[in-house]
Amino acid sequence: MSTETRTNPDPGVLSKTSPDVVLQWAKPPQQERSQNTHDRLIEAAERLVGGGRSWSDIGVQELVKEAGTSVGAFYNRFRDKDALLHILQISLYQEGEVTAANAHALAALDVPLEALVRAFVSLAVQVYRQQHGIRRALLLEMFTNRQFRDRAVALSKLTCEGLCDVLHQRHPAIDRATLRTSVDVAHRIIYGTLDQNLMYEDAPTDHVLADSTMIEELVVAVHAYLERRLI
Amino acid sequence: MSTETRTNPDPGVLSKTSPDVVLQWAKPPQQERSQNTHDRLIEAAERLVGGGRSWSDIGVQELVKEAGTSVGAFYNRFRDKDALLHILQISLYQEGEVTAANAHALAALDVPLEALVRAFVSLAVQVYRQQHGIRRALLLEMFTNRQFRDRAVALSKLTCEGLCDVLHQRHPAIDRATLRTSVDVAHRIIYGTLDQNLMYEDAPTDHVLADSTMIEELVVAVHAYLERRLI
DNA sequence: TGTACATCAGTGAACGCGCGTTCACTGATGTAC
DNA sequence: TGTACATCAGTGAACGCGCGTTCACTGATGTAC
Repeated sequence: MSTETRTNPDPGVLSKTSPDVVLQWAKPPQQERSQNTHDRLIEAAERLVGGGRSWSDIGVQELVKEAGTSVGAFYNRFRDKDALLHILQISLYQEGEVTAANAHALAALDVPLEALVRAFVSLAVQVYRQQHGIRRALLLEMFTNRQFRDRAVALSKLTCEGLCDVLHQRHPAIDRATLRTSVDVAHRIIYGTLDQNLMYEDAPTDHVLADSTMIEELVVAVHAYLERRLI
Repeated sequence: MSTETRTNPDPGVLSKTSPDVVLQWAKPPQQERSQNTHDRLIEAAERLVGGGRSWSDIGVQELVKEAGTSVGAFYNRFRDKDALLHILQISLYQEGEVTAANAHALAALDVPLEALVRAFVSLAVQVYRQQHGIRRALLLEMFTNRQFRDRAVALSKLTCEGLCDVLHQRHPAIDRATLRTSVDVAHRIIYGTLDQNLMYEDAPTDHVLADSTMIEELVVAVHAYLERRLI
């Protein structure tokens, strides 16, 4: 419980098991003092990783210096270096679940498809812009670490199935499996493009213009695709 | 000259400077013997990296064992460990240039847009399937190494400008800059989706079905997008 | 045709550097009586 | 209210492992006369 970091959304599919899971990686702080170092370490990691650097580029020495603690304090709180990144992903994806749930609710409203796509895309772009560094670091980690990948896959599945539900209500005639494929492809188009951005940009650049055109083009593409696929 | 590996396409935009560039990374073999070890090392690297492992996962010891040589022999040929991967990318992208040129020629023919898109997409999917391991390793490297990224960007640019040329001939009315944006987005959709595949699959799986539906959906998406954008 | 010398190439044990992790020690907080 | 003890927490120098790289030595190939 007290292991959660700041945001404390309702546990969802991913976080249902998270208390136990998080226990694997961090010892629950029992004093205010240790809660502080825990938080400072998390925040320091977010700050460092926010600069567009990979997790392996950031040494434990540097991390604890940024956090204003010591190496021993780190290992007193976290099982090992990677544990902190795991916790970062879990916390980030818990927010993602909430977002997915909200999107689900919004999608149920009777708005035109294009508006729906636009809302979805611009939210994704905004989130990626905001969490550029951490998402980049996590994406990199997914290449080599199956656990990071599995969590990403789980969240994608959740999101896609939610969208599939909504579209199924709108178009009951369409076979659910083919609908699912279409949603999957739409999802991949959006996040594949955004992930590419994470790779090619070193650091977060404030290309507001690039963002808005990115949104516009993605909306057109995804909308055009879905219209073709929904009869 | 003799530093090239097997395929020896005409030097293009990327490879124009490559003789000098390659010299930075590998000492040109002067005897048949050393040419052999050079080739064996390259092939061993391709084999190991083909198994879906990252470059940093593969040790020099393991590499030379696979190649049937010694550590010293490796460093006698290559400047350092990364040099071999650089050479691998350069060689791969030289093939890519040729492919781009061919595509350019094909696109100039008077075929319907959809057929053009289909040819382009299925070629890309096929290439990614074939070169799964190496492309995965290179993609991973692009996160941390600017040189790898820059080469990828250069090839993308080349491809996009080629496509832009063709589309400009077909639709002279459309502003060249907006055309370029559209081509860019189409390109990103295709390769972003394919790159995602590289990440989520550990090893090349023979999902022929998945490949064909992937092609089909991408064709529909990109075609629908481009049709909207080409008035 | 043979000999001497130079250069190219291969070998693998040993080196050394970076970096995550440990551990002995000190200090702070909580608890029992 | 104070003392004694236990547990929690912090510190940072030292450890050790992995892995890329070097280097002294041996062997092969080429060249000059």
